[in-house]
Amino acid sequence: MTAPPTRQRAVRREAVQNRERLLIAAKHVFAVKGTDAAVDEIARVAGVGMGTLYRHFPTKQALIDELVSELRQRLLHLGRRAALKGDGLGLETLLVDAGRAQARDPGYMQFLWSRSDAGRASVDEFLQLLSDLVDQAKVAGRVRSDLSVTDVWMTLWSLRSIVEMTRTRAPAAWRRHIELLIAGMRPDPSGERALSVRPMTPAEARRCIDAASH
Amino acid sequence: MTAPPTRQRAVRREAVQNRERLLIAAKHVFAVKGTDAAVDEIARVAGVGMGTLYRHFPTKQALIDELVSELRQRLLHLGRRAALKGDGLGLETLLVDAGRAQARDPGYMQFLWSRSDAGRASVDEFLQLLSDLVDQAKVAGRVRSDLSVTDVWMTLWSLRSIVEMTRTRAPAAWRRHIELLIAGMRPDPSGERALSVRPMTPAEARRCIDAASH
Amino acid sequence: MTAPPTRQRAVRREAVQNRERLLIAAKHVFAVKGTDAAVDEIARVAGVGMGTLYRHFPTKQALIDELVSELRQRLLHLGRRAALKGDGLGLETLLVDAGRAQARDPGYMQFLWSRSDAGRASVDEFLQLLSDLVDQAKVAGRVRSDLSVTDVWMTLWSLRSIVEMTRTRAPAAWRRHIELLIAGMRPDPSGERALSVRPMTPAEARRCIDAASH
Amino acid sequence: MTAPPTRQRAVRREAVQNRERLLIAAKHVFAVKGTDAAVDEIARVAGVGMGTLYRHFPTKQALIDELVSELRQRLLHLGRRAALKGDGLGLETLLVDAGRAQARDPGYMQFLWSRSDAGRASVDEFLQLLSDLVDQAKVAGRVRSDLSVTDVWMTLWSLRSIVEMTRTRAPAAWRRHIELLIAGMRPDPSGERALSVRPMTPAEARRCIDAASH
DNA sequence: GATGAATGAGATTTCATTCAT
DNA sequence: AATGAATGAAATCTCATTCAT
Repeated sequence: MTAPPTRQRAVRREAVQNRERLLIAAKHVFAVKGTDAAVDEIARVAGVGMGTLYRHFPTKQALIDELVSELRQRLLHLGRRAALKGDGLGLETLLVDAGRAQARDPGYMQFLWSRSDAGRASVDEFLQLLSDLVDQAKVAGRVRSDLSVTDVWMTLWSLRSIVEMTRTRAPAAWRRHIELLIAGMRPDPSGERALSVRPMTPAEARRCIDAASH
Repeated sequence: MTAPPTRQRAVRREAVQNRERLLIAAKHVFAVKGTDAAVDEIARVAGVGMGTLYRHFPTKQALIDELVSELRQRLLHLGRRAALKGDGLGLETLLVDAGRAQARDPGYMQFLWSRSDAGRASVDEFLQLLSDLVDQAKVAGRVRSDLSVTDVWMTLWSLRSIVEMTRTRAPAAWRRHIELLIAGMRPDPSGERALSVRPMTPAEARRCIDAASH
Repeated sequence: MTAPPTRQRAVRREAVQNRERLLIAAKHVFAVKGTDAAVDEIARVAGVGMGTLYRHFPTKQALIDELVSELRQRLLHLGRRAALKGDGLGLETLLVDAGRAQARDPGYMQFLWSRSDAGRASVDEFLQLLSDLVDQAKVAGRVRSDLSVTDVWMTLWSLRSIVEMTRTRAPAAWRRHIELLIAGMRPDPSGERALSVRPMTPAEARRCIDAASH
Repeated sequence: MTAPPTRQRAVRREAVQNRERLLIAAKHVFAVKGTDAAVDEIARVAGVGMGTLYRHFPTKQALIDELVSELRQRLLHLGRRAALKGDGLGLETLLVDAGRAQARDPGYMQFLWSRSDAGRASVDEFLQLLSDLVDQAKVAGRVRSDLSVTDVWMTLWSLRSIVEMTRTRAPAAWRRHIELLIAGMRPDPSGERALSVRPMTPAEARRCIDAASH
């Protein structure tokens, strides 16, 4: 009675492989052409037929959503890890980690924070993590007291266009940009250079995400 | 021989008006739907037929290029003005001005620095202007000595995704982001926090622009 | 100042022609292959491109709806004309007329009474017309007293499959079927052969239409 | 040498079960969605894989043909039984029985009389049976002398659209329609209301069936 | 110069059928 | 004999661009 399960598993393994291949192919194609790329190119790169693509992902958007979801989970994972350390350095670590994560798979970032049903909870958790990290960094004296969690989030948003511009010819450039931003977040000893524009409220940030989700 | 010229002049005036209307319509439509918007909609909003649109702009891209070119000229103008003052404040003024300029007409920023034949000279002049402004600011002690002209340029690139995310729900948020970046550009009195990642070279920046132009 | 209107009218006339051609082509293609026929065949038969088809009818269903609407209007017209005469013969005239109308353009009858927003009012008016015609016929002694308006409606429904089966090889057969039905509607002098099954209520008939509209 | 046969028999029994399950599932699915329903759904409802479906029925049409064949056999059986009684009531009994049979499994009626190789003989036998029944009814004085066998056959065709329209909301309505038709078939004592349209010839009816078989 | 209908290649998506396991 | 993932041709629909009037 072992044969049937084995058979099933064998079939399923190939299917899982195809799913993986499709996701990898989509990443590559999107990285080069953005999400405007035609789906049959993705199928061709993955080495499968159109029907296989649509068996695994019922619409093009579902395929994008899966990639986005993976990236979001990775960011959440990085955020959780950074928050756990609690040494005040987590914020800076996360910014660099998030930059690296976004730089690795460019092309579909515009959907990263789209607030789908699944995304809503992620957004809320991520906002909370960022909030904790900012607080920790303030306690550790590593960032200015008027730094807002939404400033950090905007920083993450800003990486998208940086990465899109620099990924092929200056793939490490985003690190420099983040360094500059971290420098801007540092406490200002003289106190004479307080930020004069109020930060977004978290509610506004959520609304921005909702609005950008079409 | 007076009537025909009059008529011609009238025709020409109307044609110029149509061209203006098309550009304005395109700005509005792109702001709402991005450059994926259909050209029919632009013609409809402009109140002209498709043929008129294609008389003035031989392809959709040509229409976008014209908008982009106007924005580039405005940025160059702002840059020149800032550089002329020579008081070391020009860099900061330009960053805010450029932010405002990009925020006013979002939707087609991804083509802003695409290096068309016309764009090539603009890019070079703009790089030179930024270089001057950075030098002036350094002399005035307003920015750190290791600030590179490409850091400033990346800052301008980063505004695109900021503006796209925030324009409807937090339309002033980009100012806050720029403030943070300017803070990061300030001289570091203690000197202990030098930037550890090397900046892009101007040549690399140019190559990024070329690569992003498809 | 006459040229521009003429030009516009000329363009519009061709567009109207194309619309007509598309409707005619659709009728022919649907008559042969039913509504499963591919739209590009319709476009090809009409001698226009796909885009033209979709300029006139935004979806395939819209094209079908237009055909259906025309047929419905024709039936309403026939019904009104029959009801106006008021001589008790209108019911029989209408049945034959409706048969002819359905037989002329077979292939999309299954959508004839689908209760779209537009169809709802037509259904109600048609039910009313049939009701009047049945009453007139009863007064004239031409139909049995237990004949219901829904019996007549079912008769119209039944024509669909008759027509689909016979249209190519026995195109007049539906007339025979209607004659038989009309004979069944005649008063039964002996009175011994009353119909034993109750008729549908008009409300049930409406619900049938709604249910068949998907 | 007992085990292998046992296993084979078991396998065969299971195979027969699967075949039955598929036919039942197909009936249900077709009843709801018509023959446009996807085969995947039939397999899923039957609880078997696609391969099993295609082992039993080499094409979707073969599956439909099998259902159609079963229904045809049932109709033939009903016809033979009605003809055997020879009491002149068989025609009316058959019409009601046939109505019930069609109403029970709607959705694939349009293929009922398609003249496949297998269908050809059935059609001929059924025409003969109907002919006998009509003759018996005439002898018994229950139907008019000018009633043709093809009139009866058209009546059976007409049930298809009646059933499709009424099956969910007025499932007994077809009986009323048949009653009306039977009333129309009754002898006309006054003789003044002879049918004026000639009936189809049996040969024409056969040709209709052939033409409708695509 | 202006018009807007026409074009048709190309995009996404579906589904009957095949076949490796 | 059974499974269900894979296939790819075909369907509907879009839109940048052309061109007759």
